[in-house]
Amino acid sequence: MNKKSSTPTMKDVAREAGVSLGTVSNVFNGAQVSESYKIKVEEAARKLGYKVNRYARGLKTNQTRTVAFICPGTDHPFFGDLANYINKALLERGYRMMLAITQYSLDMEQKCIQMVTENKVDGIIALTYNPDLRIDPGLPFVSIDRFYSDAVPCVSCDNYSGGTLAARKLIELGATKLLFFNIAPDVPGEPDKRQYGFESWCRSNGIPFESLISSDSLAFRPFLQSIRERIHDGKPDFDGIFCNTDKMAYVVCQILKEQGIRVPEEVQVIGFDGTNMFGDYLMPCVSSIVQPVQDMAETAVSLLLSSDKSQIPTLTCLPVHYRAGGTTREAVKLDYIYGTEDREQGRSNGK
Amino acid sequence: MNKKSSTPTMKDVAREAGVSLGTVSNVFNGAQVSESYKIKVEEAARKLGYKVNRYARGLKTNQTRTVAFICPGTDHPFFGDLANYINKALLERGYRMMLAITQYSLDMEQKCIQMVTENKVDGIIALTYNPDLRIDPGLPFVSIDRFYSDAVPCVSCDNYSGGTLAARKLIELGATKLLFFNIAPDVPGEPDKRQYGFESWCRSNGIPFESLISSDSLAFRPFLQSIRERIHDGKPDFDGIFCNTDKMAYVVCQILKEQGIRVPEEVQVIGFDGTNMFGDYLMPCVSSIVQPVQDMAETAVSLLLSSDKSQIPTLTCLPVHYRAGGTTREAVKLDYIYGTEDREQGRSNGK
DNA sequence: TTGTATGCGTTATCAG
DNA sequence: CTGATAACGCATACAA
Repeated sequence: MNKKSSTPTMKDVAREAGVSLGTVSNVFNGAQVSESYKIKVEEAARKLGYKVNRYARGLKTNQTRTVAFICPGTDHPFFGDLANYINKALLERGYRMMLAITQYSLDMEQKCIQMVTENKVDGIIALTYNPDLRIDPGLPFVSIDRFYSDAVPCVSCDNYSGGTLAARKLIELGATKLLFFNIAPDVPGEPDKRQYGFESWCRSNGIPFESLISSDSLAFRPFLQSIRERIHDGKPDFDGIFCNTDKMAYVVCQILKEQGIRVPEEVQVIGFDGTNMFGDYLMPCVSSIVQPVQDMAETAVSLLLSSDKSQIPTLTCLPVHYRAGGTTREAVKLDYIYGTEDREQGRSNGK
Repeated sequence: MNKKSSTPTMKDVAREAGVSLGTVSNVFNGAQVSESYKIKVEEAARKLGYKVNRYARGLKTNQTRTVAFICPGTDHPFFGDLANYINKALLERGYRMMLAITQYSLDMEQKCIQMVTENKVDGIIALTYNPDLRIDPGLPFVSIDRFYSDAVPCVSCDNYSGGTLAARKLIELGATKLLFFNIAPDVPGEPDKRQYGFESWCRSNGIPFESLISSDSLAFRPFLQSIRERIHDGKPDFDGIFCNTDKMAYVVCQILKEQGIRVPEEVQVIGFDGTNMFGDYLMPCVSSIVQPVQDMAETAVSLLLSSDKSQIPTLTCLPVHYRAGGTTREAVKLDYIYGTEDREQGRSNGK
């Protein structure tokens, strides 16, 4: 019957329904069509298994309802969460998501932008490290955690307050001499403010502290050495550590334990990110300053898709909060054991 | 100068270079074009900032070089890894990836398939739970961890051998009485074979064991109760547990510790997945049967893109291996502290 | 309200 | 090797 075995097109539907092409188009675009025709068309479409070809539609309308998310890698829980929530926010708005992973390569970041641009995405959300990124001014772009220019809205969490909060918490929980550990990328970014907030609070409150920043993203040895040097007769001369990330905090805890120092009894550790083990928000990984990942995702998507481009803030900082996770001196309730029903998102992890 | 402020098209390039449209097309498709013309065209393209419009190209060629990955959520480390490696494999082959997250909703799974089909992807890789999924026979489809039919190639790890291996390892490491814990989804899938392998090995080797399977994906209470019942005078009447997933294993370890039982001294625990904390393969989360995630991703992509559809296996099981992760009685070296250079993938986690 | 014609940016065919 | 022209599937302005 069909002239071709390929996927049916609007023309096929029109012929099948005995109406014209334009009428079929109107039906699928919600235009005014008499009820009888509408039904005929929908029936024909169903019978033929017709699906819109969004490529053809995009070519006409010049918008694809697709957004790209460019990030270093979904194997890191923070990025995995981000991808997850951005996808969710996009899907809710009827948008599709193209994922492009850069693996922390600055070249890849540029290549990915080129790639998704060729693909005519309606916008880009990116978490990048390349300070010289060429961004097409005509294509909506929202940056996460890195400020480029007033033309590129950046969304981040309130890193400065987070640093402040970490210092205050450690002191409230009984610490007296603090350390700040960070592995910093070569280029400056919003997360640097965690350190500023931390140090500023310590200074204005007369709290003794020291900071150690390493630039080698692969090695934790400098921190191991630093910790060793500060242990005298088996006792550390510090009792609180704020780490720039949860990963750092986690490793530091391992190091401390290996050195025979008890966490949190002797030394308390606070990280940054709010990492949930296995994506389950009831399972904290370490005590941490929690980034509002879902809010950040929602905000990034909203800003990107906002029709009113005139009133967009250049930098949006979303509030963080503190959460106990076993590396500070507080009880951590094992809620998940009991299968409590009061889950925030009502998510279930089948896996 | 330009008639429009919009993105330049091939026509613009042709006019700028003083050649015809067809010539420009040939240049960008690697066809034979005289060197002088080629240079002229490339210069013009660069000057105008021309980029191919893949939507238009796709409309003509009927292939988009885009593949969809449908999965429950990248917030779970296993899915995050999978998305990561599938993306990598795709990018290496010049393909783009569309990500669609279902959040474990069976309806969403079907909707996502519809969505990416409208988007004319060249194929779909999916990790789904809906047994009644309608799969378009004309669109290449590779399933992960779920067998649908001979028409849909499925890639998984060798779950059965993994179960066997877990049992054997526990015994080798000194355990004598084993437990198997699992939270199983309602529909059967490849991962069920972990249990079969485990039980089969125990039986043929005369090892006493018990299995507890729960179907409530939210609550771990049954396992808490089961553990409590098996503790007499503070001593457990078992000394090895194999859990169907690392998440399960992790929770079980928490429960055991809370009950005053030392892991791994009194009870050893092995999970399944090979979860790396923070995506760093040097940081195991628990002792585990490691799934070859990268291989699985590579294989799924290869099968999907394979031109010879006739010789595709209906089920591909990739080999697993065991890795110590601190919940069994072996030393776990903290390699990452020392910043060793011998990393398998040469990955670096800037974050 | 419904039908017809045109073009979106590209590729492919086929004469020059 | 080059250049004009016809699709690809859809949306839309315009005519009926």
